Amino acid sequence: MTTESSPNAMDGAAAAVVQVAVHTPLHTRVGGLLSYSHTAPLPAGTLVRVPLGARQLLGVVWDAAPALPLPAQVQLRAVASVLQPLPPLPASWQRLVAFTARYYQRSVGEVATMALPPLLRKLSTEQLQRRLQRARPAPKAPPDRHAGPESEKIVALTAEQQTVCEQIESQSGPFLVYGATGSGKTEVYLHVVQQALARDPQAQALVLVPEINLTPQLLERFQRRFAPLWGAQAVVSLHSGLTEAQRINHWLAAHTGQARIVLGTRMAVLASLPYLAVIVVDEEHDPSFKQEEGARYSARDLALWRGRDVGAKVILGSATPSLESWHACEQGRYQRLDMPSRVGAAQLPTVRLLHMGQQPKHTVLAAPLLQAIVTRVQRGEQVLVLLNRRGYAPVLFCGDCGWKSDCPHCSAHQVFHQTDGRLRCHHCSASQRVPRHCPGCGNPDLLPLGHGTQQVQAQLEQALRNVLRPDGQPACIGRIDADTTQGAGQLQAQLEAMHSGAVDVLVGTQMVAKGHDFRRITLVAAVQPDSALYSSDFRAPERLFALLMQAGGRAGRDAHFMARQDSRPELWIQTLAPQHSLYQCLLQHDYPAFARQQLQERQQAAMPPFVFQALVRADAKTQEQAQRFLQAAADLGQTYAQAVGVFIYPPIPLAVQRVANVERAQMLLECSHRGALQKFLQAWQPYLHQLRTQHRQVQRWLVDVDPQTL
DNA sequence: AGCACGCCGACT
DNA sequence: GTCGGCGTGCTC
Repeated sequence: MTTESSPNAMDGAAAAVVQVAVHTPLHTRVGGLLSYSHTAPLPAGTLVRVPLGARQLLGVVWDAAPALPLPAQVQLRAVASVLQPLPPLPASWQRLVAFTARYYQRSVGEVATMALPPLLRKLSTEQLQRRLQRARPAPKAPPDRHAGPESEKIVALTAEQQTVCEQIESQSGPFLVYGATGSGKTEVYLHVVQQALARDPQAQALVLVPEINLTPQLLERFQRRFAPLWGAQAVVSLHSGLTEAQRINHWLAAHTGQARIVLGTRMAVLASLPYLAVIVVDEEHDPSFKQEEGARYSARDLALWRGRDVGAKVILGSATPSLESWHACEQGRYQRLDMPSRVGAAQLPTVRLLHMGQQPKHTVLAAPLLQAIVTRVQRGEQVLVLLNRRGYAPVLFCGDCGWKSDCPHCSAHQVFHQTDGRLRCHHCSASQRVPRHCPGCGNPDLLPLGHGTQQVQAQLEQALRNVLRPDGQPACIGRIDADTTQGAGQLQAQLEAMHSGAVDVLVGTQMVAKGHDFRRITLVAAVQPDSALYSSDFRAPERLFALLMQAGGRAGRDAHFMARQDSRPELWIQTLAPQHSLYQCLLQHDYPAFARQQLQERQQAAMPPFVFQALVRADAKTQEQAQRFLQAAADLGQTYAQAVGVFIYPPIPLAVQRVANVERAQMLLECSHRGALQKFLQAWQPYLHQLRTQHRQVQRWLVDVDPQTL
């Protein structure tokens, strides 16, 4: 290291004590800010490297305030080096990190480090210097508004878009732009961002999207629109798909103000954006905005907090908003802006409910659906078939002795994968060859029960084997699921095959329902969506409705194609419960009716968004050990919980109780006040840590604030 | 979280 | 006899 500081605090004058946040867990004795000596005071937000035990860690100077008195037995050590060339992280970023840490029960250092590009931990001061140099403003290229075919055509706003933009301009928000797929929400985002950035030459915008690899078009669109105005550096992306080098470069561009627009996934909400003026959260209902590991934050919720904190406009957008956001609009906390029309001639799909009760037993794809698929393929149109189960069959079964392909390590079946002739557990990595005979009784005839994407693909291949496309080629059935997209770029390649028209029918899990515009799709079919109606997770219907709306939106995106084909987009749903209110609302494309009915149910049952929840989970060798820990935790907190109005439910096993030989239990906490729940969790946390020392059998435990799935 | 120290099993 | 398994404990 190249710095000026002395190797230890004893020689030389340690002129100042600085408080540093490093990546240590909250529950340890070093969970808080750590004190170090340095030759001079360092401003808050300065990045430093500090020794901790035997290693050296990246840290952020957290507070210039005088240090707290150290416990007598610890020896103050010196800051090892200062990442000098880097401007300190802004105070607003520190507030965001501090809030996130507090709200989600993690250490400040953990959240801070998580928000920084990983490469920052490894780079030397010189390497950093070089990268910063490169990130400096390229000599200002004269803005070229007519940069040829590359530049995004600036289309005039529709009257509806105009109105929405004016509202956003003149009001303070936060806003919920409620508009169907194809209603032109993106144009509103572009317009609002452009206005804000044109008004203030420093201003920055943050655009959050669920998964960037599913929406490369959006990034391209922002780049085409803004690169001619503010240079190619103006738009950067931040997501886990970037290389470490790209990630630090993009992060530095945002931190130094070079980047005017950051487009990214949930991690981007924690980026350093010193001049943040607008935040857009597209598809705000999407579950992937919730981090499900480590600090379990909701990027959407943090975006709202951050926007309020720095006075940036926050715009949420969705065709099927989360019930939390919908409710917030009804309470007047957010402002709802409706965009009911579809732009151009694009039309909403006709929804058809196919009653499977009237089909022969064990039908996978009903005859009318197959016929519809054949017709579409013969007309040169594409079909999307959705099924939320990969593999060939969810379980293999012996009719003689009742043996089932149970996973030896999990409370789940091993799924039959025909393509490689293996049984595979989707919860742990366990996999084995399909047995030739029943392991229970030797019966050679094992039956696949239920059906997955492989089976649907096989059935379609069989059913369409003599079907020709208009160009005389045989129909091609593709499949996209987690099994076919293992390698890097495989998803991209397969989507390309779909775009190019090589694939006529695409079978896939919900990963294909999002984002992509396949121009020739005129029919989308959901094979077996009913299970969400009876799930123990009260949010399952909400997610299903959003998924089906989004999937249906894949059909008929291209008005010219539709007009030429004289075809109508359709969404088919195979169901045993066609009368279910969810489907009835879907039939009318009536999200407001669905939301009204769901919110009514939630209110009656006192569920979110009318109450706030937190979940405590524990893992142990046995279910009893895990539950005993949770029960003891409940007992410890009971008095205070009652005092502040927090209700603690009894511990229960998770839906998938055992994974990789670990038993999992959870306990739900509920409170009608967010603040009271927070207060309780904060007071309770230290006791949980202490309790863990008496429950050594508990392998790990965690708190999930505002859990998304139960 | 890392990483060291420390005390028991199968290998050059 | 060592290499290495991961239990326990400490780090400003």
